[in-house]
Amino acid sequence: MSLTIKDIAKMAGVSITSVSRVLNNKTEGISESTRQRVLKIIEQHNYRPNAIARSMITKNTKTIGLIIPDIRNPFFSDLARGIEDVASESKYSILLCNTDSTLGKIIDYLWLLKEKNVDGMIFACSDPTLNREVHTFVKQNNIPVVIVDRGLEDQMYSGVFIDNEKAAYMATKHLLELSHTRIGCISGPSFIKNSNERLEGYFKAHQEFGVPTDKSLIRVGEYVMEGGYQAAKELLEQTDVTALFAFNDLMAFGVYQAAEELGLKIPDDISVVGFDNLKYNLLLHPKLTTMEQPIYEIGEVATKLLLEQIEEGKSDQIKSVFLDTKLIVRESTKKR
Amino acid sequence: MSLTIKDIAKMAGVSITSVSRVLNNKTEGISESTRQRVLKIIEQHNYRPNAIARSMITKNTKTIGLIIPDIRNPFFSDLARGIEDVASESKYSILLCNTDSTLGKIIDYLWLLKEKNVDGMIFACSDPTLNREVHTFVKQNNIPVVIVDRGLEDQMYSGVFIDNEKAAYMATKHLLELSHTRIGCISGPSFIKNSNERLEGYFKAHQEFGVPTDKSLIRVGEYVMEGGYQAAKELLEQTDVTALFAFNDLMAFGVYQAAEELGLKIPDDISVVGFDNLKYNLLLHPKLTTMEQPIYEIGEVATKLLLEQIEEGKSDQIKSVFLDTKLIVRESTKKR
DNA sequence: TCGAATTAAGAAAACGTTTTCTCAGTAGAC
DNA sequence: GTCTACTGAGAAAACGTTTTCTTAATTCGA
Repeated sequence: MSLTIKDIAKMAGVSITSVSRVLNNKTEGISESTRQRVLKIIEQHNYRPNAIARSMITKNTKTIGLIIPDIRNPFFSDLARGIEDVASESKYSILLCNTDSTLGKIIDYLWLLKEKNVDGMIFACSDPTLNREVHTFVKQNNIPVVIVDRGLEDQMYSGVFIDNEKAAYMATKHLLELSHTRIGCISGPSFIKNSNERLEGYFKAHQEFGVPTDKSLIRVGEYVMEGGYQAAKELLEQTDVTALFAFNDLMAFGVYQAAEELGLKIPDDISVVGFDNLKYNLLLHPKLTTMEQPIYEIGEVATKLLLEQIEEGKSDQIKSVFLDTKLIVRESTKKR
Repeated sequence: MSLTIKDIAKMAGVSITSVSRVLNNKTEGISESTRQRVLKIIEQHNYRPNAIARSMITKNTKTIGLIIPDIRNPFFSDLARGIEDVASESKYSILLCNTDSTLGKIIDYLWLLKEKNVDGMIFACSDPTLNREVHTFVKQNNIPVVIVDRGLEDQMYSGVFIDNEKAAYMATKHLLELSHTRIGCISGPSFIKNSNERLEGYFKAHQEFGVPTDKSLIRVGEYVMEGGYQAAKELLEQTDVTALFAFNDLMAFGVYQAAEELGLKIPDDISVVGFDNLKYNLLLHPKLTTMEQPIYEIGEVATKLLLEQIEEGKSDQIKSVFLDTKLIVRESTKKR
């Protein structure tokens, strides 16, 4: 089996205490000469301490749990990479948890992460019935948590967000300025907070422009391609929309498919605005006008927040960071 | 702090041994009545054993390391999901390691995973200088490993693959059958084994059709969009290719961009074939003809293989599984 | 009814670290 | 020269489990 601290101690002719001291760069209780001797043996044998045993006593695992709906969603893989990059810089590793936004899976993972003693969690799932349950769990076990993208009870946790209302307002405004007055809206599920916030922005822009809104132009999709496709198909067939605002790019992709199927030309017959600015919408034709959000950076900032919380024990201080969004006007929108 | 087995023992009025026995469903040394009593206390207090302490003695962590270049690459996020799904079914969790195919990062992660005592690893990175180093590391620490997508010294490990040569042969044949004789080839880096295998298939098809190959039509890209874009631009500007075979879809995406930039129409001016059949190539126009490989399933099978190896100690038996590929003919290829 | 076999249960060791406590030796102060 | 303070080092406890070993109590066979 692997070498242990005991083996190293024996080889160096010192106690395991001394080896531990050099391992942890302690200066007290050890002379420079024995430190060097031990260091040499460690080096020679490529010894690395067993993280499990270490965790046993230090109570930290240098691991953080990442709870997301689905890593295949490019939004979350981008986010995950941002997270992993800053985590690994501080020698933390990340445990991947795909929940499909499912109550059962989320709870299961919460327990798992607790059993495995993760030092903290980044949470990007939400479910109405869940909020309470997750909340009590987290508070009860007081695990550091940072919320991302979709908040649960916001003021209770640190989190990294964008101003969803403002972003949606800007996107809608863009369409209104292009003289569209019948703007279909493809929202995400209503239990996801950002959906409602974006909806607010959508309304606000209409109000400001004195354009009446029409409930029948608002549909809810699943935040994936198929969701956008379904909603778009309905809207395009059953209503007189001249523009469509999808609350994420994935759904906007679905809009493109629906439009094509119905023989509608973008942007001539129908203008389309997305949300996220995923890398892969470069593939679209015509290029998608969309509201960019700094996904990777959200992951970075969230992780920094979490590590701060973990390492400085700041789990009581709640910090919300808001990052900027930016409307990227491309070819999918046009004056009516 | 959290409850420990000691607390439960005290509350139930039994020894920790007994609690441990019910925790692990041991039948010996415990009567049904005390089992029930203990079970009730456990239930009541929602006690879960500390996985770290458990690992300490059982020597397993129910964790597997996933080493990939970049989770943002849809190929790998799809793979990761397949892996996570079957892993979590068996109560294993996965530790995410993005290496960017970088020597330093791979080695660092290897050590990390060893320190953390993962039960096994799924490995999808390769690097020529690395093979030896990774190999000796893995063998030295005898950690169960399953290779995926890109082999290192193949016969040494279990792995899940496709028949790259055959797949590339089929793809090339498709183009040859459409009377293309000047077929550009955008390969992946030559240190990645599948690139060379696919190249073989490319050659073989030409040979079979009696069409001479031309080294100048073969370029190497990075297996990402930009790689495909660069290579395609060169090929389209400097040579007389009438068709392009990109060794993955991401590069094929780049080909589309290059073609557009040069004002070339697909498939009229240039036929394009990709590889992978990523979900997002539904966004492309015209739709991409590509060689499908069952990415998610590769992840599933790889994990099953790994778990088998872990749980049945079959790390000596080497098993290679080959999954099928399928040419999906869509709109990006056309008779010359 | 007695010894053997079986069962239920607990005590203690073990896992590989870090941390606390103790101690011997030496330097410094007077 | 003695006492105090400090330094380098090790012994042992601790972390929360599982596992091995031991023991007490019960059942069983004759």
